[in-house]
Amino acid sequence: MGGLIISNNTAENCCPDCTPFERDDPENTLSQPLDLEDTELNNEIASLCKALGHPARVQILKILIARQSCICGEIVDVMPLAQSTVSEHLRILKKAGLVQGDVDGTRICYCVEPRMLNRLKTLIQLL
Amino acid sequence: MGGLIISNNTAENCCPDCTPFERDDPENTLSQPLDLEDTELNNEIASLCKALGHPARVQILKILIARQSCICGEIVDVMPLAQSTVSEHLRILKKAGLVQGDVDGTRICYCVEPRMLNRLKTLIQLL
DNA sequence: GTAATATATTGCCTATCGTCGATTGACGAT
DNA sequence: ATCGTCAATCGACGATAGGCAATATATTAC
Repeated sequence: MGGLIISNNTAENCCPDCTPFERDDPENTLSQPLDLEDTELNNEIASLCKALGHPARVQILKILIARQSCICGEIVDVMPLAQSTVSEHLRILKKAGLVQGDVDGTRICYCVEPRMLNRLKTLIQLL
Repeated sequence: MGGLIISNNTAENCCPDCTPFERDDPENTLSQPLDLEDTELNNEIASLCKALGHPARVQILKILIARQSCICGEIVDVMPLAQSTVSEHLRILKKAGLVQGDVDGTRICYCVEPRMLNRLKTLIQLL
């Protein structure tokens, strides 16, 4: 671990920009009604992040990114999880729009959905 | 948006780079043992994403980013959630390292932890 | 001291997640 | 038609998440 200082500061010096807050200050941006558009964005971010909120799904996504595309069975082979579990993770990634699956005879070819991945990158970057 | 074709394709044309896969090909990168370092990275990504996997927490984080710092009560006031629920979401954000809370008398001043936020941005960007 | 205020914690409930084995359904090969 | 193979779905389970009201804790004010 590096020299990361965790906390133990009092509020006065935790963040220099910390401006004292007046609860009924009309200028207080917090008391403005919530922006609906913003709420939708938050839902979108949360939905994408939730899909990546499990190490197995991060790994699956990375595999698909590295290989451009991948037959489901290949993923199952390399993951320490049952086939049904991998299938469920793939379903979740697909539901989030991060992954696409195309039938190829008896197999299913999974690919990353680059637009959604870029969308995620953009949304996180804008935080 | 550009002319990206979404799906409904068969595997042959879903992704041009899709190379046929030989299960016992020794060159197959998938059959390499998993990189431990990679596993840790995946866990880190998943942990951070999981923390942002709920709209309320995304919103709280945005509030903290916008205000630089924020007394807990201000967040409670603006969120349509009970105080105890907000407190729990703050605990989760703190556990993920995205947020820091400093005591200020009877109040708690919450701030974003910019380093962890940047870490998240970097990790997502590198996907 | 007591009262008031701001947060955290607890207890409880319901809903969702993660995992698996077993089953089903679809397809190709024989 | 039947047999493998591949992947999705089902059913079950324990574990975790999300919500709230009520309570506990800590600090300030009096």
